[in-house]
Amino acid sequence: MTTESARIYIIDDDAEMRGSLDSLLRSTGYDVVPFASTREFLGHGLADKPSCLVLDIRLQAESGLDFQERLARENIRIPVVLMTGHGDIPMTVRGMKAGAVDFLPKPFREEEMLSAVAQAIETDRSRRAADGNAGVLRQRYESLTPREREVMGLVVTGLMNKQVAGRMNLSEITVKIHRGNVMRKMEAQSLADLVRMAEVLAIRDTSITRFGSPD
Amino acid sequence: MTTESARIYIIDDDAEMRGSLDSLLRSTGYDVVPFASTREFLGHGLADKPSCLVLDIRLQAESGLDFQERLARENIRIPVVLMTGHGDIPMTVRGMKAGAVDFLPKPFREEEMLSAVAQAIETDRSRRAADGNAGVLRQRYESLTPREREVMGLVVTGLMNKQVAGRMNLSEITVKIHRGNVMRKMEAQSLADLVRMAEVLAIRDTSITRFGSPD
DNA sequence: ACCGGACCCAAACCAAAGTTTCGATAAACC
DNA sequence: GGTTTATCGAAACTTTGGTTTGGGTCCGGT
Repeated sequence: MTTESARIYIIDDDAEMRGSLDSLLRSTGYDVVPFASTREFLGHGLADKPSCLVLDIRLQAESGLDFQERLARENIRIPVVLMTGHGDIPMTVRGMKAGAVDFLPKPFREEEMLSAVAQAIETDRSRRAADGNAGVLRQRYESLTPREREVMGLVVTGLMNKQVAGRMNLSEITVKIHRGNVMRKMEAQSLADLVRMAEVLAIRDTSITRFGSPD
Repeated sequence: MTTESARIYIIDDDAEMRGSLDSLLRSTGYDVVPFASTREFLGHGLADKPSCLVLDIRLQAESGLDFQERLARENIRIPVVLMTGHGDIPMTVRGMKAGAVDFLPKPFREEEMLSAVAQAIETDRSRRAADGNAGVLRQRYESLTPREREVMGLVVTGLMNKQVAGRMNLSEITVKIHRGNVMRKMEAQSLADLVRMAEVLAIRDTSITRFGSPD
């Protein structure tokens, strides 16, 4: 149930290794896509389902560790299972610090790989769930006009309409209108809802959270 | 500034190693307390300031890795820097997965240890800051009466006073009084404040978040 | 028996939030 | 030129939120 329709990408320049990993994971029910290089992998594009990357460290063109860090820099957040035939402790530490789910020295037992991959998939599954929620919220937030966003930032900070009005040099009635639009567009059922949405979106007025009450 | 008054605990059964680590860290400005065994360490008690633990893996009585996991189980959250003379990759993975800040194979360069320790102290410093805030909130929350807590749970969920009243079989005016007490006791300046406090305290009415509107 | 605290409620307010209806200007777009 | 959209505001409400004042019961501790 956890395994069905989950995708595993493999990057290893050893064709034999690719083949055996492919058959192992495929027989377990995963959707497997093997590559011989990081370039091929990047050219392929990622599927929109729970995935993970089984990455060999020693590659011809680019070190697997370097590639892992590059993925992080480029905000490609796929769980990585590292493997290597000639690893040492500093490499392991580096890989784990960079967020690898596991680090398997070759040769490894099949169960070790399956366990690591299962955990990686589970990690990606929950990340996707969380990101999905945030994505909907971001989309709604983007539908707000600049003024509405400004009002939202001040409202979720706890300011009253009149304080927002004073800070933005508006009449209170205008603030109420913007505020109403925010509630409607964000589909918030209550102020408590809106505050929690703002927490997820990391929205807050910087001039207020840093100080107490500047004005 | 980061180093002053930070405490480093060392557990290593090799007296020579303890001595050299002690002098290295002490000369850097840390407050160092060395131990030869995990028992000694546990008997000593932890200081209430930014701290970390430099832990050798190969000990007579108890493995450092086991001890690290025991600390986690017993909820003793101190950042751990692991070191070992005879480490392998599986041990490294296990230590890093258990949350070690770093894993240093002996012999290591002084700068490596200092860098790992500095990062561990910084980790503990921010954890203490976050925990401190949560602690204050928990204390305030405990000062609430059962009814007040109940009202708070429903209010931060987004319910209006009259809805809270209906759900608790109270008059709206009573809800308002409880709600006012909650705001005062929790020292919340606004509803938005209270919602954020509830998020930190992980408070919410279970009968509401699970279903829509049971009644 | 007395006191304090938790709990409950009503009347009478006042302040804040929210809505609708009526405008109005200015910029962007076709 | 006409349309849309964002922006701003007034008047006239209704609904919530919040406080104060003044009651009341019940229970546990002294």
